[in-house]
Amino acid sequence: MTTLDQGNATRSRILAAARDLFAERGYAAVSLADIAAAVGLTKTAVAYHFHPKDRLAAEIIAPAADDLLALLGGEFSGHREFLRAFTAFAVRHRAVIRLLTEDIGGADRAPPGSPGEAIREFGRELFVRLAGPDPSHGTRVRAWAALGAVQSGVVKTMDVPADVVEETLTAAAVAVFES
Amino acid sequence: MTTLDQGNATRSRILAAARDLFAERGYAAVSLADIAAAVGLTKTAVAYHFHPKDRLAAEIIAPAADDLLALLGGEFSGHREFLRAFTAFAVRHRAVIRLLTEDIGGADRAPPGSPGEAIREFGRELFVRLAGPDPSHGTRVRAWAALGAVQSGVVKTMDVPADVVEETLTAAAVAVFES
DNA sequence: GACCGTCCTGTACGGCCGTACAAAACGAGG
DNA sequence: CCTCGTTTTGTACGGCCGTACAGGACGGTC
Repeated sequence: MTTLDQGNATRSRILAAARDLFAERGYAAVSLADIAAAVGLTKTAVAYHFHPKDRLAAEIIAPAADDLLALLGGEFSGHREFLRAFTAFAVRHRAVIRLLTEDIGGADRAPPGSPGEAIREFGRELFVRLAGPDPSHGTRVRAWAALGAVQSGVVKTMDVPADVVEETLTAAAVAVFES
Repeated sequence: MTTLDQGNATRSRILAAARDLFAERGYAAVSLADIAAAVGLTKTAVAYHFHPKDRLAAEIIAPAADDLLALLGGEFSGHREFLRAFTAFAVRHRAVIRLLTEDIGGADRAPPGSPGEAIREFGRELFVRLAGPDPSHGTRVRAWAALGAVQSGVVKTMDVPADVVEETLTAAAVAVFES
Protein backbone atom coordinates (compact mmCIF):
# COMPACT_ATOMS: atom_id res chain seq x y z
CA MET A 1 0.00 0.00 0.00
CA THR A 2 1.58 3.25 -1.09
CA THR A 3 1.39 6.37 0.99
CA LEU A 4 -0.97 7.83 -1.54
CA ASP A 5 -3.35 4.92 -1.10
CA GLN A 6 -3.14 5.30 2.63
CA GLY A 7 -4.14 8.92 2.33
CA ASN A 8 -7.13 8.10 0.20
CA ALA A 9 -8.10 5.36 2.62
CA THR A 10 -8.18 7.63 5.66
CA ARG A 11 -9.87 10.23 3.51
CA SER A 12 -12.64 7.74 2.89
CA ARG A 13 -12.80 6.78 6.52
CA ILE A 14 -13.17 10.43 7.48
CA LEU A 15 -15.86 10.89 4.88
CA ALA A 16 -17.80 7.86 6.08
CA ALA A 17 -17.57 8.85 9.73
CA ALA A 18 -18.57 12.41 8.93
CA ARG A 19 -21.54 11.24 6.88
CA ASP A 20 -22.80 9.15 9.80
CA LEU A 21 -22.24 11.87 12.36
CA PHE A 22 -23.90 14.52 10.20
CA ALA A 23 -26.87 12.25 9.58
CA GLU A 24 -27.22 11.62 13.29
CA ARG A 25 -26.65 15.06 14.80
CA GLY A 26 -26.66 17.50 11.93
CA TYR A 27 -23.93 19.46 10.24
CA ALA A 28 -23.33 22.40 12.54
CA ALA A 29 -23.44 20.24 15.67
CA VAL A 30 -20.50 18.10 14.56
CA SER A 31 -17.03 19.53 15.06
CA LEU A 32 -13.82 18.51 13.38
CA ALA A 33 -12.71 17.14 16.73
CA ASP A 34 -15.76 14.87 16.85
CA ILE A 35 -15.00 13.47 13.42
CA ALA A 36 -11.34 13.11 14.31
CA ALA A 37 -12.19 11.19 17.46
CA ALA A 38 -14.45 8.88 15.48
CA VAL A 39 -11.62 7.87 13.16
CA GLY A 40 -8.85 8.09 15.77
CA LEU A 41 -7.07 11.17 14.53
CA THR A 42 -6.60 14.75 15.63
CA LYS A 43 -8.79 17.51 14.34
CA THR A 44 -5.76 18.97 12.58
CA ALA A 45 -5.37 15.81 10.55
CA VAL A 46 -8.97 16.04 9.44
CA ALA A 47 -8.47 19.65 8.53
CA TYR A 48 -5.46 18.64 6.48
CA HIS A 49 -7.62 16.51 4.20
CA PHE A 50 -10.61 18.84 4.01
CA HIS A 51 -9.28 22.30 4.20
CA PRO A 52 -12.32 24.36 4.78
CA LYS A 53 -14.89 22.40 6.72
CA ASP A 54 -17.32 23.16 3.92
CA ARG A 55 -15.38 20.76 1.71
CA LEU A 56 -16.51 17.90 3.88
CA ALA A 57 -20.13 18.79 3.39
CA ALA A 58 -19.59 19.48 -0.29
CA GLU A 59 -17.86 16.18 -0.91
CA ILE A 60 -20.41 14.18 1.06
CA ILE A 61 -23.25 15.85 -0.72
CA ALA A 62 -21.78 15.82 -4.21
CA PRO A 63 -23.16 12.50 -5.49
CA ALA A 64 -26.59 13.22 -4.06
CA ALA A 65 -26.50 16.71 -5.52
CA ASP A 66 -25.76 15.30 -8.97
CA ASP A 67 -28.71 12.95 -8.70
CA LEU A 68 -30.85 15.82 -7.51
CA LEU A 69 -29.91 17.94 -10.49
CA ALA A 70 -30.83 15.08 -12.77
CA LEU A 71 -34.14 14.79 -10.94
CA LEU A 72 -34.88 18.48 -11.32
CA GLY A 73 -33.86 18.42 -14.97
CA GLY A 74 -35.96 15.37 -15.83
CA GLU A 75 -39.33 15.29 -17.50
CA PHE A 76 -42.23 13.62 -15.72
CA SER A 77 -45.71 12.93 -16.98
CA GLY A 78 -47.32 13.81 -13.66
CA HIS A 79 -46.84 14.21 -9.96
CA ARG A 80 -46.95 10.46 -9.39
CA GLU A 81 -43.88 9.85 -11.51
CA PHE A 82 -42.12 12.79 -9.99
CA LEU A 83 -42.83 11.59 -6.47
CA ARG A 84 -41.72 8.09 -7.39
CA ALA A 85 -38.43 9.45 -8.69
CA PHE A 86 -37.99 11.73 -5.71
CA THR A 87 -38.60 8.92 -3.25
CA ALA A 88 -36.11 6.70 -5.06
CA PHE A 89 -33.60 9.50 -4.89
CA ALA A 90 -34.24 10.08 -1.20
CA VAL A 91 -33.87 6.42 -0.32
CA ARG A 92 -30.72 6.03 -2.37
CA HIS A 93 -29.08 8.90 -0.51
CA ARG A 94 -30.81 8.54 2.80
CA ALA A 95 -27.64 9.06 4.83
CA VAL A 96 -27.31 12.52 3.29
CA ILE A 97 -30.92 13.59 2.93
CA ARG A 98 -31.03 15.38 6.21
CA LEU A 99 -28.20 17.65 5.15
CA LEU A 100 -29.82 18.31 1.79
CA THR A 101 -33.25 19.13 3.09
CA GLU A 102 -32.86 20.65 6.49
CA ASP A 103 -29.70 21.13 8.30
CA ILE A 104 -27.29 23.17 6.28
CA GLY A 105 -29.96 24.99 4.38
CA GLY A 106 -31.70 26.26 7.44
CA ALA A 107 -29.06 26.36 10.09
CA ASP A 108 -27.31 29.65 9.55
CA ARG A 109 -27.97 32.80 7.66
CA ALA A 110 -26.05 31.58 4.68
CA PRO A 111 -23.52 33.99 3.22
CA PRO A 112 -23.99 33.90 -0.57
CA GLY A 113 -21.78 31.25 -2.12
CA SER A 114 -21.83 28.98 0.89
CA PRO A 115 -23.05 25.42 0.44
CA GLY A 116 -26.16 26.21 2.47
CA GLU A 117 -27.26 28.76 -0.07
CA ALA A 118 -27.41 26.28 -2.92
CA ILE A 119 -29.10 23.63 -0.81
CA ARG A 120 -31.82 25.99 0.30
CA GLU A 121 -32.51 26.72 -3.32
CA PHE A 122 -32.71 23.00 -4.10
CA GLY A 123 -35.41 22.47 -1.52
CA ARG A 124 -37.48 25.29 -2.93
CA GLU A 125 -37.07 24.01 -6.46
CA LEU A 126 -38.27 20.59 -5.42
CA PHE A 127 -41.33 22.24 -3.98
CA VAL A 128 -41.98 24.30 -7.09
CA ARG A 129 -41.50 21.25 -9.24
CA LEU A 130 -44.15 19.39 -7.27
CA ALA A 131 -46.61 22.17 -6.52
CA GLY A 132 -46.28 23.99 -9.79
CA PRO A 133 -46.15 27.77 -10.21
CA ASP A 134 -48.63 29.81 -8.24
CA PRO A 135 -50.15 26.94 -6.26
CA SER A 136 -53.24 27.22 -4.09
CA HIS A 137 -52.99 27.15 -0.33
CA GLY A 138 -54.10 23.55 -0.22
CA THR A 139 -51.61 22.49 -2.85
CA ARG A 140 -48.80 24.26 -1.07
CA VAL A 141 -49.58 22.48 2.17
CA ARG A 142 -49.91 19.11 0.48
CA ALA A 143 -46.67 19.54 -1.45
CA TRP A 144 -44.67 20.39 1.65
CA ALA A 145 -46.36 17.57 3.51
CA ALA A 146 -45.42 15.08 0.81
CA LEU A 147 -41.79 16.19 0.76
CA GLY A 148 -41.67 16.15 4.54
CA ALA A 149 -43.21 12.70 4.68
CA VAL A 150 -40.50 11.30 2.43
CA GLN A 151 -37.74 13.05 4.28
CA SER A 152 -38.90 12.00 7.71
CA GLY A 153 -39.70 8.48 6.61
CA VAL A 154 -36.29 8.06 5.08
CA VAL A 155 -34.22 9.57 7.86
CA LYS A 156 -35.91 7.86 10.78
CA THR A 157 -35.82 4.36 9.39
CA MET A 158 -32.21 3.86 8.43
CA ASP A 159 -32.33 0.26 9.58
CA VAL A 160 -35.28 -0.74 7.43
CA PRO A 161 -34.39 -2.35 4.07
CA ALA A 162 -34.22 0.24 1.31
CA ASP A 163 -36.73 -1.42 -0.99
CA VAL A 164 -39.36 -1.58 1.75
CA VAL A 165 -38.86 2.09 2.55
CA GLU A 166 -38.99 3.12 -1.07
CA GLU A 167 -42.16 1.22 -1.87
CA THR A 168 -43.95 2.35 1.27
CA LEU A 169 -42.94 5.96 0.96
CA THR A 170 -43.82 6.26 -2.69
CA ALA A 171 -47.35 5.20 -1.89
CA ALA A 172 -47.44 7.50 1.12
CA ALA A 173 -46.21 10.54 -0.79
CA VAL A 174 -48.72 10.03 -3.56
CA ALA A 175 -51.48 9.55 -1.00
CA VAL A 176 -50.56 12.84 0.65
CA PHE A 177 -50.50 14.83 -2.53
CA GLU A 178 -53.78 13.39 -3.74
CA SER A 179 -55.54 13.64 -0.40
CA MET B 1 -46.63 51.66 33.74
CA THR B 2 -44.62 50.47 36.70
CA THR B 3 -41.07 49.27 36.39
CA LEU B 4 -42.27 45.78 37.03
CA ASP B 5 -44.68 45.98 34.16
CA GLN B 6 -41.93 47.35 32.00
CA GLY B 7 -39.80 44.36 32.87
CA ASN B 8 -42.55 41.92 31.97
CA ALA B 9 -43.17 43.84 28.77
CA THR B 10 -39.60 43.60 27.51
CA ARG B 11 -39.58 40.02 28.71
CA SER B 12 -42.49 39.34 26.41
CA ARG B 13 -40.85 41.21 23.57
CA ILE B 14 -37.73 39.13 23.98
CA LEU B 15 -39.79 35.96 24.05
CA ALA B 16 -41.67 36.91 20.90
CA ALA B 17 -38.54 37.87 19.01
CA ALA B 18 -36.77 34.71 20.12
CA ARG B 19 -39.71 32.57 19.05
CA ASP B 20 -39.63 34.10 15.58
CA LEU B 21 -35.89 33.81 15.22
CA PHE B 22 -35.85 30.22 16.45
CA ALA B 23 -38.63 29.30 14.07
CA GLU B 24 -36.74 30.87 11.20
CA ARG B 25 -33.18 29.75 11.80
CA GLY B 26 -33.32 27.14 14.53
CA TYR B 27 -32.33 27.21 18.15
CA ALA B 28 -28.59 26.69 18.09
CA ALA B 29 -28.08 29.13 15.22
CA VAL B 30 -29.56 32.06 17.14
CA SER B 31 -27.32 33.80 19.64
CA LEU B 32 -28.30 36.03 22.51
CA ALA B 33 -26.80 38.91 20.57
CA ASP B 34 -29.14 38.20 17.65
CA ILE B 35 -32.17 38.26 19.91
CA ALA B 36 -30.89 41.38 21.63
CA ALA B 37 -30.44 43.13 18.30
CA ALA B 38 -33.97 42.20 17.29
CA VAL B 39 -35.45 43.90 20.34
CA GLY B 40 -32.91 46.72 20.55
CA LEU B 41 -31.01 45.62 23.63
CA THR B 42 -27.62 44.20 24.43
CA LYS B 43 -27.08 40.51 24.83
CA THR B 44 -26.38 41.07 28.51
CA ALA B 45 -29.84 42.50 29.04
CA VAL B 46 -31.36 39.44 27.45
CA ALA B 47 -29.24 37.21 29.63
CA TYR B 48 -30.49 39.11 32.64
CA HIS B 49 -34.07 38.05 31.96
CA PHE B 50 -33.32 34.47 30.91
CA HIS B 51 -30.39 33.37 32.89
CA PRO B 52 -29.33 30.20 31.25
CA LYS B 53 -30.13 30.37 27.56
CA ASP B 54 -32.07 27.16 28.05
CA ARG B 55 -34.72 29.11 29.94
CA LEU B 56 -35.62 30.88 26.75
CA ALA B 57 -36.27 27.62 24.98
CA ALA B 58 -38.03 26.17 28.00
CA GLU B 59 -40.32 29.16 28.40
CA ILE B 60 -41.15 29.33 24.71
CA ILE B 61 -41.86 25.65 24.57
CA ALA B 62 -43.76 25.37 27.83
CA PRO B 63 -47.33 25.90 26.57
CA ALA B 64 -46.76 23.58 23.63
CA ALA B 65 -45.21 21.00 25.92
CA ASP B 66 -48.26 21.10 28.16
CA ASP B 67 -50.52 20.51 25.20
CA LEU B 68 -48.26 17.72 24.06
CA LEU B 69 -48.45 16.01 27.43
CA ALA B 70 -52.23 16.23 27.29
CA LEU B 71 -52.10 14.73 23.82
CA LEU B 72 -49.92 11.85 24.92
CA GLY B 73 -52.07 11.28 27.97
CA GLY B 74 -55.35 11.32 26.06
CA GLU B 75 -57.40 8.37 24.92
CA PHE B 76 -58.20 7.96 21.25
CA SER B 77 -60.44 5.46 19.55
CA GLY B 78 -58.06 5.01 16.64
CA HIS B 79 -55.23 6.46 14.63
CA ARG B 80 -57.54 8.85 12.81
CA GLU B 81 -58.54 10.61 16.00
CA PHE B 82 -55.00 10.65 17.20
CA LEU B 83 -53.73 12.17 13.98
CA ARG B 84 -56.52 14.71 14.05
CA ALA B 85 -55.54 15.74 17.55
CA PHE B 86 -51.85 15.79 16.69
CA THR B 87 -52.41 17.95 13.64
CA ALA B 88 -54.53 20.38 15.65
CA PHE B 89 -51.76 20.54 18.22
CA ALA B 90 -49.11 21.10 15.57
CA VAL B 91 -51.03 23.89 13.89
CA ARG B 92 -51.84 25.58 17.17
CA HIS B 93 -48.17 25.74 18.07
CA ARG B 94 -46.69 25.97 14.63
CA ALA B 95 -44.20 28.66 15.55
CA VAL B 96 -42.66 26.27 18.06
CA ILE B 97 -43.03 22.94 16.30
CA ARG B 98 -39.67 23.10 14.68
CA LEU B 99 -37.99 23.36 18.05
CA LEU B 100 -40.07 20.53 19.45
CA THR B 101 -39.54 18.11 16.63
CA GLU B 102 -36.17 18.81 15.14
CA ASP B 103 -33.88 21.43 16.25
CA ILE B 104 -33.17 21.08 19.91
CA GLY B 105 -33.91 17.41 20.07
CA GLY B 106 -31.50 16.48 17.36
CA ALA B 107 -28.93 19.22 17.40
CA ASP B 108 -26.46 18.30 20.08
CA ARG B 109 -25.58 15.22 22.00
CA ALA B 110 -27.88 16.14 24.79
CA PRO B 111 -26.43 15.95 28.29
CA PRO B 112 -29.05 14.20 30.44
CA GLY B 113 -31.37 16.75 31.96
CA SER B 114 -31.06 19.24 29.14
CA PRO B 115 -34.22 20.38 27.37
CA GLY B 116 -33.15 18.51 24.26
CA GLU B 117 -33.24 15.22 26.09
CA ALA B 118 -36.90 15.53 27.04
CA ILE B 119 -37.88 16.72 23.57
CA ARG B 120 -36.20 13.78 21.92
CA GLU B 121 -38.22 11.53 24.16
CA PHE B 122 -41.42 13.31 23.21
CA GLY B 123 -40.83 12.67 19.54
CA ARG B 124 -40.28 8.99 20.16
CA GLU B 125 -43.40 8.75 22.30
CA LEU B 126 -45.47 10.36 19.57
CA PHE B 127 -44.17 7.71 17.22
CA VAL B 128 -44.94 4.86 19.60
CA ARG B 129 -48.37 6.25 20.23
CA LEU B 130 -49.10 6.22 16.52
CA ALA B 131 -47.28 3.09 15.42
CA GLY B 132 -48.05 1.00 18.48
CA PRO B 133 -45.63 -1.34 20.21
CA ASP B 134 -43.54 -3.60 18.03
CA PRO B 135 -44.67 -2.20 14.67
CA SER B 136 -43.85 -3.76 11.32
CA HIS B 137 -41.37 -2.16 8.97
CA GLY B 138 -44.16 -0.73 6.85
CA THR B 139 -45.97 0.70 9.84
CA ARG B 140 -42.81 2.28 11.15
CA VAL B 141 -42.15 3.99 7.86
CA ARG B 142 -45.74 5.16 7.52
CA ALA B 143 -45.83 6.49 11.08
CA TRP B 144 -42.68 8.53 10.66
CA ALA B 145 -43.90 9.72 7.27
CA ALA B 146 -47.19 10.88 8.77
CA LEU B 147 -45.48 12.77 11.58
CA GLY B 148 -43.01 14.28 9.13
CA ALA B 149 -45.76 15.33 6.79
CA VAL B 150 -47.53 17.25 9.52
CA GLN B 151 -44.34 18.84 10.75
CA SER B 152 -43.15 19.90 7.34
CA GLY B 153 -46.58 21.05 6.26
CA VAL B 154 -46.96 23.17 9.33
CA VAL B 155 -43.52 24.75 9.39
CA LYS B 156 -43.27 25.65 5.72
CA THR B 157 -46.66 27.32 5.43
CA MET B 158 -46.68 29.83 8.24
CA ASP B 159 -48.49 32.35 6.07
CA VAL B 160 -51.40 30.06 5.22
CA PRO B 161 -54.51 30.41 7.42
CA ALA B 162 -54.42 27.96 10.31
CA ASP B 163 -57.77 26.35 9.58
CA VAL B 164 -56.79 25.57 6.00
CA VAL B 165 -53.53 24.02 7.14
CA GLU B 166 -55.21 21.98 9.82
CA GLU B 167 -57.90 20.58 7.59
CA THR B 168 -55.53 19.78 4.77
CA LEU B 169 -52.90 18.21 6.95
CA THR B 170 -55.31 16.06 8.89
CA ALA B 171 -56.47 14.50 5.65
CA ALA B 172 -52.90 14.14 4.45
CA ALA B 173 -51.66 12.49 7.63
CA VAL B 174 -54.51 10.00 7.63
CA ALA B 175 -53.89 9.29 3.97
CA VAL B 176 -50.24 8.55 4.68
CA PHE B 177 -50.89 6.23 7.54
CA GLU B 178 -53.58 4.32 5.68
CA SER B 179 -51.67 4.15 2.41
C1' DG C 1 22.29 7.31 2.16
C1' DA C 2 20.32 11.85 0.78
C1' DC C 3 16.23 13.88 -0.89
C1' DC C 4 11.31 14.63 -1.16
C1' DG C 5 6.39 14.53 -1.04
C1' DT C 6 2.70 12.68 1.77
C1' DC C 7 0.58 12.25 6.11
C1' DC C 8 0.02 13.48 10.72
C1' DT C 9 0.98 15.95 15.26
C1' DG C 10 1.57 19.91 18.48
C1' DT C 11 0.91 24.43 19.42
C1' DA C 12 -1.04 28.76 18.87
C1' DC C 13 -4.12 32.34 17.22
C1' DG C 14 -8.53 35.01 16.47
C1' DG C 15 -13.46 34.84 16.70
C1' DC C 16 -17.80 33.97 18.63
C1' DC C 17 -20.40 31.99 22.11
C1' DG C 18 -22.72 32.14 26.96
C1' DT C 19 -21.83 33.95 31.39
C1' DA C 20 -20.24 36.84 35.52
C1' DC C 21 -19.78 41.09 37.67
C1' DA C 22 -19.48 46.08 38.73
C1' DA C 23 -21.60 50.18 37.83
C1' DA C 24 -24.88 53.41 35.79
C1' DA C 25 -29.84 54.91 34.59
C1' DC C 26 -34.41 55.39 36.34
C1' DG C 27 -38.90 55.38 38.23
C1' DA C 28 -41.26 54.41 42.85
C1' DG C 29 -41.95 55.21 47.80
C1' DG C 30 -40.17 56.91 52.33
C1' DC D 1 -34.14 64.55 48.47
C1' DC D 2 -32.64 60.35 49.01
C1' DT D 3 -32.80 55.64 49.05
C1' DC D 4 -33.98 51.29 47.02
C1' DG D 5 -35.07 47.66 43.70
C1' DT D 6 -35.39 46.86 38.98
C1' DT D 7 -33.53 47.13 34.59
C1' DT D 8 -29.85 47.97 31.34
C1' DT D 9 -25.02 48.74 30.15
C1' DG D 10 -19.95 47.92 29.70
C1' DT D 11 -16.22 45.12 30.31
C1' DA D 12 -14.04 40.90 30.98
C1' DC D 13 -13.42 35.96 31.30
C1' DG D 14 -13.19 30.93 29.91
C1' DG D 15 -14.48 27.63 26.46
C1' DC D 16 -15.00 25.79 22.04
C1' DC D 17 -14.80 26.39 17.29
C1' DG D 18 -12.14 26.42 12.63
C1' DT D 19 -7.72 27.57 10.95
C1' DA D 20 -2.56 28.55 10.29
C1' DC D 21 1.92 27.08 10.76
C1' DA D 22 6.14 24.60 12.03
C1' DG D 23 7.95 20.32 12.65
C1' DG D 24 8.32 15.07 12.81
C1' DA D 25 7.51 10.25 10.98
C1' DC D 26 7.44 7.36 7.05
C1' DG D 27 7.85 5.32 2.49
C1' DG D 28 9.28 5.90 -2.36
C1' DT D 29 12.94 7.69 -5.63
C1' DC D 30 17.40 8.58 -7.21
